Amino acid sequence: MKVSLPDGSSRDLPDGATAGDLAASIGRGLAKAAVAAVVNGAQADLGRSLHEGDEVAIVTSNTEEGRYVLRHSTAHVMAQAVCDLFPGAKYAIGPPIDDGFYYDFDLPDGGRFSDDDLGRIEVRMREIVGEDQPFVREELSRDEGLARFADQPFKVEIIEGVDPDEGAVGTAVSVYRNVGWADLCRGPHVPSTSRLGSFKLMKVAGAYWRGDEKRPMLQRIYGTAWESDKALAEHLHRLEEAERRDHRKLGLELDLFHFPPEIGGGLPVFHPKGGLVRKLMEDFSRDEHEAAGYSFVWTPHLAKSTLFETSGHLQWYADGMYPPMEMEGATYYPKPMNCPMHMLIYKSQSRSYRDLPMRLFEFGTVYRFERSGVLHGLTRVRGITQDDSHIFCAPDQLAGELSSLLAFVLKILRTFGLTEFEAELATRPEKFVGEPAEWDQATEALGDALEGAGISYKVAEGEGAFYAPKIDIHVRDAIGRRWQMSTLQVDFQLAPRFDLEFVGADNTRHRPFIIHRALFGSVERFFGILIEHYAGALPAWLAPVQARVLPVRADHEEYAASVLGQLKAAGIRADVAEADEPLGGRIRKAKLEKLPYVLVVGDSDVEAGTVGVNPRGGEVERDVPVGTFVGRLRDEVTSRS
RNA sequence: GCCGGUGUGGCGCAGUCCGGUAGCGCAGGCGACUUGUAAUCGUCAGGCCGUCGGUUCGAAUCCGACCACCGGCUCCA
Repeated sequence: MKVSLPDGSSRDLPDGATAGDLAASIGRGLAKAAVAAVVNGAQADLGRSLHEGDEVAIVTSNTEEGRYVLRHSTAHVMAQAVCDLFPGAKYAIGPPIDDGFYYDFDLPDGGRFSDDDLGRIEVRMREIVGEDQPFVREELSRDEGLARFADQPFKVEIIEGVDPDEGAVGTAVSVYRNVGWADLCRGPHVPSTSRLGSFKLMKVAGAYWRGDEKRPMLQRIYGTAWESDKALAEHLHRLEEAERRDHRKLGLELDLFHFPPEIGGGLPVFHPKGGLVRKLMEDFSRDEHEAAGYSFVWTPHLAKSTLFETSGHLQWYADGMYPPMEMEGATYYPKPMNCPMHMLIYKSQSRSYRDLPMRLFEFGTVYRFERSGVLHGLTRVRGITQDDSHIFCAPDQLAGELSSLLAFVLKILRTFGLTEFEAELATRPEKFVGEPAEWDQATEALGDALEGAGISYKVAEGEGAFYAPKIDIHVRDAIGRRWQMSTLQVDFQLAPRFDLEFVGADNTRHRPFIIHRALFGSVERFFGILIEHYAGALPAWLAPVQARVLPVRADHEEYAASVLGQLKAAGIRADVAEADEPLGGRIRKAKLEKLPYVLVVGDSDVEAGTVGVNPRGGEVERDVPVGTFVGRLRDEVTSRS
């Protein structure tokens, strides 16, 4: 028989050959790396028999698809090991995920896994791997499946729910069997447990069955699995790197901010250095907004309940709001968003088409009641300063506003060293407000803006908020992590709710379109992400201290002071570390503080009016004239490089 | 909010299982050293052991509640 390959070529195979045979016929390397196949567009085991005319692609272990197969199979082995070690354990689901896998269990008598158990389970897993147990696929009828898993309530529920992702399709279910253990599973799996091995169990956590907090809490074990020990080691190294960059740790070490328990969870205070960085970020943002035609506004932190009734927040967002305060017969709430207040500014006068587009901007601090378990450093807080803007425009201005807005957003993010973007265009969900024609216009305008900006994006059908389509911009940081950052939303709801209008050139009243947009998202969160992106080593324009002058001996201190004076006169943030401890120690401290420049001054410098420049991450350069250094650093700061 | 873990000077940790009035390193003060590119030496001071309550002759240690943090789940108009 003949089968065709992804490169368009075809290959002759004996009748009855499997996908694994095909891989072997192509080459030993491929056979070794193969973990599964895609036959006519559907994933299949390597043991699957092929037929005349099949289109076959071999899935190798060093691809995302291949790793998912490995991880899925490793999850099975883990569940098998748990069932061996914890008789009576009920197993729920165990899918592959980014970087690894997990499996959820219900242990007898409400048992819990301890960290020591992870080691025992891992040992048993390695035994199973060593036993080279084949993964055998079986197809059962629904009734056979129910009988087979009669003592596994979660599996019974999956079969009854006919969830194709979990191996139950229509009236048939598929099962993968190892020696003495079987799981309901769609597959595919590796041919045998011996193909696994580069894995590690990471942590145990609670997880609700079906992700539903009203259902039982199961015990989840997370693991990671890779195609080779090398890839596993690299992954573990990436985790260490992420830990090294953790903004919560760096925030303390660099004296930027902290979370006083006396204030409460999710409510940070910024220290002088952190406050300075924050000011630099905000000043930059303000300057850019001013240049881009925004008007600055300021709104209070509290408002009467009636405002949030008008805006709809009490109807839709009450769970995220802080509880009300009763004052002089009225009920006040801390604001969870700035938009209602901005609507009132628009509404304070009658507006003409000549006023549009009207772009209101503020750093507005809002308060959101985040459940205690979700707080996470600066990236998830309860007091959020949004760089918030609402743009009011005529319908025919929407497309132009969106595309210039998108360019503006990208320009600002790039300045912070974020250069990899991925956007999502979220379109109309099933439940929505407004007219389909408006949705189509706005969605098209958003799509055009994305096309114009030339960034890659995907369409998330039906993922929009009920009131508007939106663009979410994700960035990749220096170690490749993806963060959701800016959001651009077109809102159809607020203008009618607040009865906003403008008088058009035709002298009749029209509804404006409103674009909501946050660029940093939240200043606090952006700050945290930046710290991690730069691993605390902020570029010179953002560094709280840009340069430190170190006199070699005490008798150089007078000269050091004059250098400091010159730096300060040039607007450079600098200080001096006097010679009361050895130079090496002072350099070490400056390096730990991640200062961009250390300037050492000794005899030759006093004589020649120079400094020794020790840049962060670079080579020492001696005998640099002070003026030359100042010029270079000023250029670096001005260009924000 | 739920599951599991943690909470000891500014920071990082030991002591907790087997109750008997707290220890180390860094940082800080003081003194000496006067140093050319990642840790100079000595000395001093600093903690009612997250909070509140309970058991006990006696609690950092055992029990309970609460608070905060960490890892997840959930949520993310």
